[in-house]
Amino acid sequence: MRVTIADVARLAGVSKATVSRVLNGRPDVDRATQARIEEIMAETGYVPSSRAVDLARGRTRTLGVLAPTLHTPWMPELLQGVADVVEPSGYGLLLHSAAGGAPALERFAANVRGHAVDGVLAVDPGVALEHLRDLHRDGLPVVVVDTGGSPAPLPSVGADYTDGGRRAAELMLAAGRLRLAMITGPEGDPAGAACAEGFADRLTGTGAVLRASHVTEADGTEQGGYDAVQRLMRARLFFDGLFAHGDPMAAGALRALQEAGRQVPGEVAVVGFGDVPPAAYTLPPLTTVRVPWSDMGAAAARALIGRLRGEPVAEEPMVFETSLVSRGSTPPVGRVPGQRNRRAARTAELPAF
Amino acid sequence: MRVTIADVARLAGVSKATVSRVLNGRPDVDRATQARIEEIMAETGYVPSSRAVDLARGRTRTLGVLAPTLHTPWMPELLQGVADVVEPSGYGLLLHSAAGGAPALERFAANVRGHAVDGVLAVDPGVALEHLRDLHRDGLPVVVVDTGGSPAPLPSVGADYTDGGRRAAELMLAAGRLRLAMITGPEGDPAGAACAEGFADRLTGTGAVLRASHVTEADGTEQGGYDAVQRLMRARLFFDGLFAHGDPMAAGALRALQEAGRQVPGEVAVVGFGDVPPAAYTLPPLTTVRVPWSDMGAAAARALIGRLRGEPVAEEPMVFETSLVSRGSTPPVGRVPGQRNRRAARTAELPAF
DNA sequence: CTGAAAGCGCTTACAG
DNA sequence: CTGAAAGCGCTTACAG
Repeated sequence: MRVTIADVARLAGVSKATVSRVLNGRPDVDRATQARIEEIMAETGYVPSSRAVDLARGRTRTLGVLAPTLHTPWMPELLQGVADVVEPSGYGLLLHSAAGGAPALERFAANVRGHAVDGVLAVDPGVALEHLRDLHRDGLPVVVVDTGGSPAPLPSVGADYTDGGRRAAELMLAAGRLRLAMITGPEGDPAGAACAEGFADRLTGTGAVLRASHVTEADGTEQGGYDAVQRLMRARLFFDGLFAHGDPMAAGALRALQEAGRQVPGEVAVVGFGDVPPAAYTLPPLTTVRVPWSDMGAAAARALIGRLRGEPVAEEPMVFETSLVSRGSTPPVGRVPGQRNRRAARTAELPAF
Repeated sequence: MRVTIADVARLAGVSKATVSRVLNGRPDVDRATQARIEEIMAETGYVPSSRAVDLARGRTRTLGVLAPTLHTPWMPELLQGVADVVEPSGYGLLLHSAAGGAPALERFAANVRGHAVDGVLAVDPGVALEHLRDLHRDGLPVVVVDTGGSPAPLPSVGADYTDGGRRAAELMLAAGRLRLAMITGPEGDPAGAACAEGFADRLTGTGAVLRASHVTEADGTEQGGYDAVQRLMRARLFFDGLFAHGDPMAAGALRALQEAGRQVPGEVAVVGFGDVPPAAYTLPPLTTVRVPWSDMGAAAARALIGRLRGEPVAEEPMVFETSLVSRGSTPPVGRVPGQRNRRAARTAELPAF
């Protein structure tokens, strides 16, 4: 708190108001005066106190981000998308992890009510949703990013999970897989349900079948996916295509299949969901339904900032399209609608060795 | 900015000073007065303005976190560690990603100089290091988390990368591997160098050898690791143990080995570094040198907050120990110093199927 | 184009 | 135990 606007004003022989004017780039200042003031600011290394500016202006230029936990596989990508638009816009990013449970939410609420942030971007708010709706009703700009497919009663961005399931089904069909299995979950995840619905829907009327017996739920983890496949195999169920709602579960499924000596994708084609870190590291690399996490984060941030600037925000949720990323866990097939091909070319030209 | 301290004071028939006293839990307030004020605060839903408090107190209770990018594999874990100590301490977390290059750093600097934060926690500051040192010299509390092994001229926390390499070597020895190879990099990464040094050091005087020809550098990515192994194999070099400085590279190595039909861990034992997301998802799951990212983040945060409370901060870097996490990419061997066994038991009792 | 003054909403000695 | 006043460092009408 060294040099203040008062110091600069005194040194320049003007009033604080005039310094404030050049600080804020107002045009109604004499060229010479402005130059002199700027020079003094440079000489003294003056930097306005954001605390004081915030108080005087009644806003903070800071956005609160509420995230359930920071190590969900897709969180880094989403957060980077948010940061990429928030920071260049001159806003700060105040990060709150709700991982601490009720006390953490309490602190978040206190921060918000204390006007530490101008708006809130909430990722999968869960139990905090009700609270956010109240805040929104009371005038706080709020945008939620919904990775769970549960439509929020607030401006929100999400993805078309049903269509994601549909794309997975189309790939199975294109690969000629007729006896399908699916790992859903975690329990109560609406995105999982939407996804499963899309998958099943697209299958009806085709030659392929997805029996209820072949649908099993897991907890979203690698181990969960592993155990799920073990259950299917213990029950002596046959399947030549497996769709897992979540790449970690798909990774676990690959492990179980490999241990059982079942060839992927030869005997079983495996498709995951999310295109998050595990996907590119499995063996074979995982074909998956890509959700544009970073785009979603960026869109939410843009909507929030727009709202702060007084622009209207769409009331209906912004829904992003998913796409298919083809890697090694499904056989190479002709182009499937919405499919992206990654690394396919490069893999094809590998030396036999 | 609805109800202010003045409103509460008026309603309670006291001065703002008295309200401020109960707000800050000072003992020198009449019980009855305090009760009345608290009641009114509750009724009116009064919440102090953090902007005003910050200005009046001359601090923000906010910590700036400067991170190079948010999607480095270990960043989420580190950040969660930071958040887990910062938030319960009542501090906010202002996140800055330096991914935007110079302009991003410029905004960071402006925020800091504008006193938007009370202290800074910088992760691998790189080019910003010099600037941070200046700030630190000028009195700003700074702690750096160094994942690269480059000792910062500032209070810092890091890990013992040399010892990490040593642990990897010990595991190779315990597994009886005598012809070793290593993938280093990315270029110019001091941690990589430290790691390689520890690995080579531990090998000298044993029967095992790591020839210069068997050391190859890659860029840290999965594809980089894949390409590196291809290079080794094209050169017709034999090795029965491979250490990669970085789990993503190790994952790529596994892919290349598998394509070439080389059994892991039977013919080649593979050890990675970091224990970051790819590690648990590869096939076989990756044995790796664990770096305690979350502990490191937490320690840095604690040191910074301690510093803000006036506690002295150690000038020497806080160095964390690494440990070995045994998974499937190395053969089961007797206990190696510093080794943790994960999932080993569970894997062993899998049904043959 | 510029200044004096009030205001943003708290905290903190200083008196009593 | 409590209040009046000054202060934190800006911004913003209001005059001129």
